[in-house]
Amino acid sequence: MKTTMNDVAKAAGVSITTVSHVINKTRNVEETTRNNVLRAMNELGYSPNILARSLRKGETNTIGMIVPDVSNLFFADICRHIENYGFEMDYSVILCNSDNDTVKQSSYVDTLISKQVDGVIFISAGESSEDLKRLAKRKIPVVVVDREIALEYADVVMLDNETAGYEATQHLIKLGHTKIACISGPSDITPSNARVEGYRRALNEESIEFRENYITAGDFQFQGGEDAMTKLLNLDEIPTAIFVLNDMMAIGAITGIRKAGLSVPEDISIVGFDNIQMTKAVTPTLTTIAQPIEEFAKISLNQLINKIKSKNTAPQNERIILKGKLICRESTQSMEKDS
Amino acid sequence: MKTTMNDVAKAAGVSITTVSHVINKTRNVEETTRNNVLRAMNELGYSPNILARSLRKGETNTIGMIVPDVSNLFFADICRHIENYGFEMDYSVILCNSDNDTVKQSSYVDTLISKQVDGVIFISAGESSEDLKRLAKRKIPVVVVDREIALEYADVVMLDNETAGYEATQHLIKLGHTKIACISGPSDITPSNARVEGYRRALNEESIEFRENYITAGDFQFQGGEDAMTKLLNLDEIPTAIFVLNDMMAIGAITGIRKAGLSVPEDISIVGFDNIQMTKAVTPTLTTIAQPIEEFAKISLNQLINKIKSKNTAPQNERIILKGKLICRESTQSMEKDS
DNA sequence: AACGATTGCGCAAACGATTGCGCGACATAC
DNA sequence: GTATGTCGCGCAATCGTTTGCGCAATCGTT
Repeated sequence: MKTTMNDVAKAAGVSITTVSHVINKTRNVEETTRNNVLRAMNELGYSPNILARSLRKGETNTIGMIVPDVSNLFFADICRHIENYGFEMDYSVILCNSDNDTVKQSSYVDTLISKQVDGVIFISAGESSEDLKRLAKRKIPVVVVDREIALEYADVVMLDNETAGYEATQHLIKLGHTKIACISGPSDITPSNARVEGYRRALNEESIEFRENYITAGDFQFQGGEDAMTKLLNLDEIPTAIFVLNDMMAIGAITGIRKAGLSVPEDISIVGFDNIQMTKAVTPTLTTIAQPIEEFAKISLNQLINKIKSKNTAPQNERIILKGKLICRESTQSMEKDS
Repeated sequence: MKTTMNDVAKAAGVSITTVSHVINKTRNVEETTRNNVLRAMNELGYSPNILARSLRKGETNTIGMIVPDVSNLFFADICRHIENYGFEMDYSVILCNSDNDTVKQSSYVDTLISKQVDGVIFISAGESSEDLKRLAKRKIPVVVVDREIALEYADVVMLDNETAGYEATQHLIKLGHTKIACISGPSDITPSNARVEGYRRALNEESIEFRENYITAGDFQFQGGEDAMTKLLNLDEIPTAIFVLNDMMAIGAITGIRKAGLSVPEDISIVGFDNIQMTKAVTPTLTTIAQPIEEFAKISLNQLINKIKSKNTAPQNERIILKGKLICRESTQSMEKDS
């Protein structure tokens, strides 16, 4: 059932060399010969064994994509665009969900190395650069997305989270809020910290007092947002506005607020982060910071492919910073309306 | 930088045969020899070239997963579980988004064939069995998920959509509704039609008249749900309950209802389908039919791996049917409460 | 008519693993 | 002391491609 170049060569009465050259257009072949070969290929239903080719050429046209969790919409979106753009550029992608488990992630890195991927798009779980080191040793190009990391081992593409956090908070301040809380994320993840820093800078600039108990950590999931909100609602002075570090938690927070008998944005304004599709679907629609996901994907993959193509030349690693964009919807409103 | 078995063999003072056998534990090797080999492997940072192995063994421990769109939560969830379970079983998965484009899908099938995947999990875009035929010719096992298809070429794992549609509708009927509409999906997709049939059977059994204009098609997206809803609201007799064929559209429908100044469930009850996470997050929380996604993934992959392992024995293809489960939440309520 | 260039193609060595076969060394049995 | 069995290991073919090298035929030039 498996037809090889040999079969084709025999059927066409030429050498496998010629068949190969016909397939790859890698040297001139007389028209009639070429037609013979093409016909033979069709008749036999030949399709090349890419394994063999890859083995010989030392490149697989395959990249690995390590993400914490595809069922998180933000990552799913990135995957989708990486996959799509990869398809255009003729790269397949091996999907690796780390499930935020560094052991699983490590094991995946081994697999990817063994499978000889040409490069890796890496949204790391955890902080260690151990995996990056292993990849670097094999000279496998890596682009790290959405995570801060020493440029020693890889390019980095990420959002200017600090500014984004600053702008989100500024927006609330401009609406007249002063009691502004923040639901943050796991502190071992870079974007989380930077956003919080932006939040603090905004408060600082407007001389609004930063209160330790106005900042409470979530887990980037719906339920975590609701739980964090509950804590905030138990404070003596309930905040009138909240900057939530991702949309999923923001929606959880809204649910929490409702359960407490309050409403958004009348009692509390909410700003989220990510601009996942759902933000347009919930009630009220969510004001949020949009991440340019398609650009993320495109730039990351471009960067990766460039590095792959320029094999030997050891290129300087780059850090590419993208800007977020505030999108105003119904979940935030001015304090004055209220009074 | 690349170390091969040859390097290891030299360093350990044995033949590559022995190295191979040490790695694969495929025949006895004296303890001291083995230790030498293992040490050499460590020192050199050897990791096997799976390409070469695959070429020789004729199996890649890689499967392809073709889905319409990972950024659709239902598919993302399936991917996640397939990936996860695949990891446990030592299979990598190549992610293929067809984007509902049969041309892209076809091209992906070629790639998968060329990459010599051991099997394919296939959630097809479109109806044609052309791609399945091509895979079958290469004797590549395929499991089709969530799509009806002749058993000729592949196993099928799917939900009993008819019964699920029936039960969703029944639920509405039991709540006292009689003006029950349905927002359906693209009619070329199997699950869509079966759900509608269930809907009709339920109406039929209770002798509720089926009205042609109570059924309107969406596209399984948020916006499509809202648009379909608008149409329904323009009818002379506005329905009091709606069975929507997926959650995303259901949420869109709710938005549409709200924009028209009505509310859910007071004016109109809504039942969705899929039980995506979001259903718990929206207001009101959504009554829906849950698909057993994890089971889907597990059973499909199991089925696929079984076929892969039992290579030559031509096994009968199977059709495996799973049951959906009605989950009652806030978006449906009894007619009586209203009166 | 002679000679270099060009064109069209094939030979055979890689790529890095797996694996059937066979060989020597040693143990056991008679 | 020979026959038989077992154990540990190496040789070399093989998987299906790509590609450097070289050969013969044809062409163009003088």
